[in-house]
Amino acid sequence: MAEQSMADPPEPRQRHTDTLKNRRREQLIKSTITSIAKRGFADTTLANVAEGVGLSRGIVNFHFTNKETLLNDTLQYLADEYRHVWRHALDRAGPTVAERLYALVMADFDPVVYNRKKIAVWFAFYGESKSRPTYLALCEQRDEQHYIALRDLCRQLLDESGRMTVDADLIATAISAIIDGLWLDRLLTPNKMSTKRAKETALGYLDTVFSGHFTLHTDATDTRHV
Amino acid sequence: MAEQSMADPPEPRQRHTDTLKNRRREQLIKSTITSIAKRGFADTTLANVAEGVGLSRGIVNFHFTNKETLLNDTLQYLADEYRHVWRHALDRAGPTVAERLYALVMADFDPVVYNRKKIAVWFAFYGESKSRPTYLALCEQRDEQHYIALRDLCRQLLDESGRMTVDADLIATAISAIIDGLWLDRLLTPNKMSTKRAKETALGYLDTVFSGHFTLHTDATDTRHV
Amino acid sequence: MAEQSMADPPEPRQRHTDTLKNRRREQLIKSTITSIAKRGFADTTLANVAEGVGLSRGIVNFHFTNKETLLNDTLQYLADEYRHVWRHALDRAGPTVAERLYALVMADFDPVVYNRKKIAVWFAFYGESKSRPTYLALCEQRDEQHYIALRDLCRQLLDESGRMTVDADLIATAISAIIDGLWLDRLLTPNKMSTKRAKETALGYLDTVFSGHFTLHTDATDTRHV
Amino acid sequence: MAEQSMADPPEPRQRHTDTLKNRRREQLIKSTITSIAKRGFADTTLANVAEGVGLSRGIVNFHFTNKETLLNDTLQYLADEYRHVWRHALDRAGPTVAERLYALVMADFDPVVYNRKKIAVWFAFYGESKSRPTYLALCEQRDEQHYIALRDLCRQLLDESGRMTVDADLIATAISAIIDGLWLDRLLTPNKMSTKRAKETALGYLDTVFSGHFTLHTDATDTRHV
DNA sequence: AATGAATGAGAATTCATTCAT
DNA sequence: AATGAATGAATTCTCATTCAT
Repeated sequence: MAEQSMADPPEPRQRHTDTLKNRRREQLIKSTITSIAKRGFADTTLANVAEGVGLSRGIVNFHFTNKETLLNDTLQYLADEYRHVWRHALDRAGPTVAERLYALVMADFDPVVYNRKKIAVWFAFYGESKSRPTYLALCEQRDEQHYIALRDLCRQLLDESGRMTVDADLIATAISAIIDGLWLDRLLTPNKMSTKRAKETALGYLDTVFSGHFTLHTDATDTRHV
Repeated sequence: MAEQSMADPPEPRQRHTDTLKNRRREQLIKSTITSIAKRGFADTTLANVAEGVGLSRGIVNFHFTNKETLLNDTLQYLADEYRHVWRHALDRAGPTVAERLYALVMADFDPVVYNRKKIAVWFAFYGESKSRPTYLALCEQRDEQHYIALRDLCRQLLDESGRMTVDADLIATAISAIIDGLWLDRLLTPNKMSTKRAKETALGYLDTVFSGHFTLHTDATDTRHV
Repeated sequence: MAEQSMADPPEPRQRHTDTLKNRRREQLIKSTITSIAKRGFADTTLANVAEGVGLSRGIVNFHFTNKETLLNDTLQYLADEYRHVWRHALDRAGPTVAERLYALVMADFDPVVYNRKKIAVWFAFYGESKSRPTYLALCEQRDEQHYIALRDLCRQLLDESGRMTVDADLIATAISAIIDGLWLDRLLTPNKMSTKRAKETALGYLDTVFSGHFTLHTDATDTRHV
Repeated sequence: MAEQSMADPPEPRQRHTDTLKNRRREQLIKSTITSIAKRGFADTTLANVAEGVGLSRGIVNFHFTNKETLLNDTLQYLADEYRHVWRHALDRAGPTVAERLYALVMADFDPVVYNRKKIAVWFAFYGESKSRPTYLALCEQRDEQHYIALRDLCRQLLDESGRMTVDADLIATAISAIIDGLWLDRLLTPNKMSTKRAKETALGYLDTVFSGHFTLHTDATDTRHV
């Protein structure tokens, strides 16, 4: 009774060669994500994970030596996936700074990452991160890279409009915080927070700061209730 | 060798009579908070909690029947404490709507609640909330009440300035999200986010929306590195 | 179906206070000895040990934290017991050096220590000692103390008879080696080596070296076939 | 990264034809010996053994069906090697009985067998022998054959010197025991027992019993610290 | 012959919970 | 109220063994 994921990530980074062994590893990681989302971090056992891919109990220790290793690799996988999504969004974005900023912020509401299952897992790792240095480092790093991209775009946009004196860091921090907060809303009150509403909230802020530039494009798909 | 908390909360609501039994319960809850912050949710055992108050192993089952009950009561305790802080802030706030809004937002950065230990525990519960309905309900409810207070003040402020058409919910949601996001920053990157900076970020948003009303009062104590 | 020991050792050293907890510890150590003798070192499980005292599976971890600790403590227990036997024998020995030497050597054939069960356990530890420094240290130390007592008596006896030039160390080493070898015989070929024969062999050597002093006293009890 | 032995034994008996398959078997047996010496009996796994010859995990089951079979064959290999050494020594010995006895006893200190690694493995098997009849039989038999050779030579030497009434069995038993005891010393206190000293101790006994016949020949190589 | 992925039984260990004192 | 010994279910981990390639 293999429980399996939803939106499969677009192969986060072209990792390793595509051996059978690596396929299994990925299967197990996905099963781990599914289990954490469903049962929580504390109640996720290796037996659950193995059952999720329809294999025997010992399988995880065979591919990951440790439970801890599996968990680390799972977080790494999520971080890779997340990075891939926003970088890809930037790659496809229009040429102007405003377009790029728009794309970057909207990427955080891409259904691949912005869905209750994935968000639940992220917050599960956040919840353990204070007591686990490895998690903390991975989470920190995920944020850091995204933040830099965000701040640089804000700075450019401010420069363009001649507002060099405004603190780009403050704005980027605020945007980042809003997004994180909206993710948390999706986790805690999924019924009250549609994807559309979340995007509007984030864009509402952008539009307030960079007046007139940002309103929601209407092609947005709403994946509420996931 | 009782490990014990920092800023003890101002007796969240005067509930129960102050029996010996209730003192013990509170000791145990505080020890639970300390343990979750230190060891994480998954590694917090009843033995840890008991050791934290210097009592014997079986003590928790005596006062809380269940581990689950202890955990629920701990979350309830945190929620009470949080509610107490912002309500108390409103009670002491000046008469104007702007003052009240300022006080409400600043309450979220009161050292009683805005410190890395407490935040870690909140996020530990968030992390488990998807799979545990009781936690979800408690977390939802905490947010709900705070959100309503926040939105009503926003609405009043908009009304005062004749901007009735603006969506108060959108603004309240954004403020709420920013605050949550700033809490997460405090958890993940405590060294990069001072209390002062966090307040500035939140107020920065308010000031953008309600222009000119909000700047940081200079009595702010900075408790960075907690 | 508690499997239990034979000749209970005469309380090796007046250890700790005689709490209930210490009684359990000793029970478990004895059960460990029994199990190693019966099943061998490699096949001795904590479940076996627990079953040996009629308690539940988790009991060993409760009293010894570790399997390794249990094993170390078991070896220590055996070493204490062994030391106690030969020291006690010396205490009761007659006043002459020859009498003392006789007593010391005969102590190694005291049924408390010289029986196939105990010997099997000693050799089980010897067998693991190369790869386990703790065992090695404990075994070495056991030998060392006994050896010194033995050599000093040999030296005194040589001095008494004016043979100062003879190498007492060589003789003591030989006696020690003979005894160890006889223990091994008891393990490997119990049917061919009665206690009486073993004693005769050891005394035969003593008598050859210190001519005329040593023949077997006839009160020896033979515990062959144990 | 094949861990491999030291003094390779002089092909114990010319058994089996020298097929590739038999080479593999011997490689695996040697790897087993190395592993037991290094990690102990209990911690020697088939994976270790396979790794020792640089082959894959499943290899042992291919050549030995069983772990038990591998272990039995390993003990048999050691026994063959041991027998080969002392028989070869007898073959090369001088014509007199004393010379032959000297050669037989000295064979037990031949570096091929008298080194800490091999001794550790012997004692590992001794340690398990009480609970494993196959090991017991093999160990017993090894001793038996050697013992008979030893006793016969003792008897002849006694006959030669007209001491027919002396118990040759007692003397042979004592010599055997001394040798075993000296092996144990080498295992437990390798730094205190040089090969030379061990030989002196054994010969010291022979010389005491068969006065004047036995002193150490000076060509002895000392392999202390092995 | 050899590989190495997969199995699954069994081991140690952890820990919430019970209960006699 | 509190203790702490004991329980036993659950979990991680190990490893001999199997088997398709």
